[in-house]
Amino acid sequence: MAAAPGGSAPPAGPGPRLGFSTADSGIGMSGLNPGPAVPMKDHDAIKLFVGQIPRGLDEQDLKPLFEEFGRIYELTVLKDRLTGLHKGCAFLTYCARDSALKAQSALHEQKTLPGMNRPIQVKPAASEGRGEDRKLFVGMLGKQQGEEDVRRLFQPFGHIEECTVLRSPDGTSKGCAFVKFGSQGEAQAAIQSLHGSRTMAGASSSLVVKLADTDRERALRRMQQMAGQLGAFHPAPLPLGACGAYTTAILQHQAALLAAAQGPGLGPVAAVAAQMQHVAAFSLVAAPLLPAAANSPPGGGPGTLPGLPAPIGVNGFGPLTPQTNGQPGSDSLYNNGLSPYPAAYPSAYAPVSTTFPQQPSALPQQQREGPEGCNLFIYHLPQEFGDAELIQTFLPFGAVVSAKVFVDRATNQSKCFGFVSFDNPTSAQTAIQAMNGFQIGMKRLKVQLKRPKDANRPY
DNA sequence: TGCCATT
Repeated sequence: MAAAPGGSAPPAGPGPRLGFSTADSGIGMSGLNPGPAVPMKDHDAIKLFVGQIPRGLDEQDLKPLFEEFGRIYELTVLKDRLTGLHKGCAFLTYCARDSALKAQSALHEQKTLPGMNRPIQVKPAASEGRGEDRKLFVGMLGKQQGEEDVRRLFQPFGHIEECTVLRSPDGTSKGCAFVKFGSQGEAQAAIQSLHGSRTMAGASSSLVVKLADTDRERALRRMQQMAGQLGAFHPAPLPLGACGAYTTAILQHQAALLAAAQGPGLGPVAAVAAQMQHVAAFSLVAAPLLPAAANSPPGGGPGTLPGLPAPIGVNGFGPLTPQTNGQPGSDSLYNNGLSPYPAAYPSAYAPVSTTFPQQPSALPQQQREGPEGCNLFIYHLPQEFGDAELIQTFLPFGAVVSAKVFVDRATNQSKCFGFVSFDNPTSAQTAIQAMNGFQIGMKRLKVQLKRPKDANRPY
């Protein structure tokens, strides 16, 4: 309840509240909030920061000053979280963007409030500011669409500050663009109306419109990608045609992993694995995902981020043709901020990597040896196994400290053997039990403890 | 099968 000491405040009842809305009863510690009767702010509204406010003035006092420029949607004096002390500044949002612009030009540095020695500050709040939340990434454009075409597409949603189509060195469009709007609201409106709304001529999938990555997200996404490589089978770097034998190998692996994860009873895994192969064969898509979800490595292994969204797995195995993205409804399922699914938005990644050409995609994995009894030597790895696959294969048995497939320096070909180190001997033993002799394609893995140091350095 | 760390 707003204090109405003298009883002079207008009744807060359901009376008419138009025009000068001094009758707003929501004024208090929490600021001036829109009551149900207050219209929504425009989608392109701007949140203003107001600085150099005398500490004696609260929302009610400030309101008349700002109402002059339009209807206020929200006005909040900033207070210290702990002490509740007035911080001398406020956030102000008008219902209309135009009001904010007027207020800014009329007030910013234009007058000084009583008791202050610097002029009032009225400008877009930092949160509106540096652009990250009003800059959009636009994917799945037609290759022949230029800046002008993109502008035409987006201009109904507001003021476009910047529009760039990403191009290869030879000038051809990469089929994506960045569009920066004047406000967050405009950007959001564009996302809502355009994302997935149509398929451009020559594009393989429907239009992608999303917030461009912030630096932070970029980093986060990179981590997710790494985690993806560790946490789910994801033979991304392989030629996509190589599905046959390789997939079979993987499925067998998955079977083994499952078996191991289910029954640490050890012993011959083969029988179980064979059964699991059938399971796997019947559900090609689901199978690769199972282990990641089903097992939590005994040692609380590294890099097991929250279960990866299905589309990664699906796309990992599928051709690079449009998947379910862009279908109405699918985006609301998966496109909620933190779980972007890389393969589903192939083009969304292109600009990222062009911005950061030397993306350290190969994890700079330190080659660490675990304690004695924790290091495995693995032979007869499939030719196409890399470090990631090796990690993946052994992750279910414990925390993998390092995994290295040896590669012929000259040919860059795997030498078909490698090392895996766990952080404890039990995991290592479990892995040996489960994986030694395990058949992959024509080969059987040889998994045994690595020879101790002094054995291979007899000097 | 081809067998134990990498620079």
